[in-house]
Amino acid sequence: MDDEVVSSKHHNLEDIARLSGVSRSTVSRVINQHPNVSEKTRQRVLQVIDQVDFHPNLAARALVTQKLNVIGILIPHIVSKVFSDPFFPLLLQSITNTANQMGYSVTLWLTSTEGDSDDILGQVVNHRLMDGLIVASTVVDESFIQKLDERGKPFVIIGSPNRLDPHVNYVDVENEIGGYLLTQHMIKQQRQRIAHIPGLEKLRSSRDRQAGYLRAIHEAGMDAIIAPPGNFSEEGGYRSMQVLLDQQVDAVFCASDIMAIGAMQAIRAAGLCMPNDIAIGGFDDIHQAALTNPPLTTVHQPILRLGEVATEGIISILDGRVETSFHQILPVELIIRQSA
Amino acid sequence: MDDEVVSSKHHNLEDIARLSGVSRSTVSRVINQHPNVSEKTRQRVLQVIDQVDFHPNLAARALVTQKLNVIGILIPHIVSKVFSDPFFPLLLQSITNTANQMGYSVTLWLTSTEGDSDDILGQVVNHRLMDGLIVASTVVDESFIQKLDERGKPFVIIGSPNRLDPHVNYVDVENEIGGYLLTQHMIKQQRQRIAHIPGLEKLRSSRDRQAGYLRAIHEAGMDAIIAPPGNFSEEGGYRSMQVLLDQQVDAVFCASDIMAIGAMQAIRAAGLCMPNDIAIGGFDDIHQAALTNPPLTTVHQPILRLGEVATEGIISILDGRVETSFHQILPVELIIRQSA
DNA sequence: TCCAATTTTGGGAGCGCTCCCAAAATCTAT
DNA sequence: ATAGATTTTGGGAGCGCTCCCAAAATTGGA
Repeated sequence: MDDEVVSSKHHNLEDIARLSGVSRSTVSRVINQHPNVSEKTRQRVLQVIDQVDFHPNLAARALVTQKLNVIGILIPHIVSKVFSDPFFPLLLQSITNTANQMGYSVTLWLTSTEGDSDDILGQVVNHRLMDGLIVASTVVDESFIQKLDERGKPFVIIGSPNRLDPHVNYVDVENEIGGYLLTQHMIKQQRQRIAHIPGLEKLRSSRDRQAGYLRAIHEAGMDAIIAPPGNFSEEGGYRSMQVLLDQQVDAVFCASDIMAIGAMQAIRAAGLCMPNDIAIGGFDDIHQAALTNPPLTTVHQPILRLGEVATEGIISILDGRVETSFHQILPVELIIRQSA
Repeated sequence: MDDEVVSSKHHNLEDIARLSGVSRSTVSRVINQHPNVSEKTRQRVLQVIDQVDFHPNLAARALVTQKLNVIGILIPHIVSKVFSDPFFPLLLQSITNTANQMGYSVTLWLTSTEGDSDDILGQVVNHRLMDGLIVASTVVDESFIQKLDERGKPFVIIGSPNRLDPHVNYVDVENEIGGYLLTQHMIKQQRQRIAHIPGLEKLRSSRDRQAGYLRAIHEAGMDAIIAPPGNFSEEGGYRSMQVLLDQQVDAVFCASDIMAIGAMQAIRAAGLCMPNDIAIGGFDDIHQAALTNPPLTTVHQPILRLGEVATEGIISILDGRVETSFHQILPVELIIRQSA
């Protein structure tokens, strides 16, 4: 061991021990804030730690404790335009910020094409440098969830799983209720031909929003008019709206704000007026929703809170503070602006 | 060690060795594809590995090799609306995909408020569970870069650093040239009062785009008209454009597409026509640029390629295949549509 | 068949940490 | 001053891997 002690080269506990005149066990006790260290010793060790800017080797610690304080976020492939809709960026930001605040770091896993999906999922399941996982969508194979379970790797799903399973932790919002509330609002406005633009059939949240729409429509004895899915994109919303224009609808509930924004452009391009000719509503309440012309009526979902709850949930499991599985459904809120 | 050998519980090299009738050194040689293993032995070991679905403990490996195959991405705080402009989402996607394809995982670091910026930067510098770092913006203190250097932690900056420094690796695009080309295009269209909406004074890329604008303007003997920065947001572009409307400009070069889209909305709200009354141009060539009404003339920057080059660069350094620092400037391309 | 050269394989040691057990030091009461 | 109780501290061992050196096995030529 060379004599250059105050340098940016990495040190270990033995180095700190030697410099502060104690053993590495005592240094470890100071770092981990164990009791039974005299104040005098503690201060001396902390001074040396600060002086050489020591940071423990987390790989070595992980080898002993089997814990890394790392969580993964998996955003599955089919939401391939994951960032054209602000939902995922906001979620990612919320999860990362919450995890960092709780002393955890975050590994990001995206799948970009359907072809390499299995590769990435395999990598994620078997990756040994993270303690647990947040799966940011329900669009994953059952087999993937099963493999996580078999591996004993804790996970939380954002979105409700398709089947009840006692091992699955999840956080969701009231998608069905949101769809119901927005559609009912349009019914109360005495709209006669109310349509729905769904997002993605594979996604549970999309199906639930559509179920809410259908419940309100059937209660009113009206006909359901469902467009092809808009794939949660602006262009998709635009195209699906074009299909609806031929059907003389006077209101449309879109499964996301971004599709609503696209739909609005199609309405405008057809020379029609909102909300006079066609009322339009969305879901999410992204920042842009208030800035559209007219400002968008929408269902507010607490995306940042979703991320916080999912992160706090997985970390509670990893820190051993939660033993049973947890499920949490966050409330939505109808935001009435001018588009409907 | 219990006798339950085919289970999802984690195994180690000794387990695999016992099951395949060799030593843990031989198992390690097979896993790492070392030469000097007989084919018969290799097949036998691989069969057991597959049968119990064994994956090595990467923390233990890291302890020996001092290598984790993890890179970090840092998106600094000031781009706090990091995902309202599609630049960062696309970059993130590109980096994550490239890294995964090269057998690396990606840790995400965002700073969300100016207050905790120092905390997060401290965490990032000292975090021992990643080999290197991609810094996705030049908006970081010199002291942070210096600390990375002192730590010997390899990094690549996306964007040109403010000062030349032999230790700094970076990737950028031709921002100045892009600003110049777009402004020159407007000059050639015989626009008389050409303005600029910058993004963020702190950002080198923003200043460079403005420098390009100024070079073209000065070459044409025209007056520069510079709006308050639009902070790379749609609303910011809207507001900055409102300021410019009073100054009877007939063309505006915005430092990003998203600000151009906001500016277009302000122009439309003022009852003016594009490109007749005001020509508008942006930078980035995001997907939406082609879909605006009229379609946006812009400077195309290869965002996905930026991410690829940065990722390949940092991994080359980490794999020891590159010893000198590298700098790469990617070309931009003027995309002439209908807005200018 | 024997021997030297080459190939294949095994196991000690250590990476840097935490935990546990025991030694050493300190404190308090008699 | 002494002894028992309590607090503080030290060091062995092991987590799971890789590397290196040496032992064992194999091969080929004389």
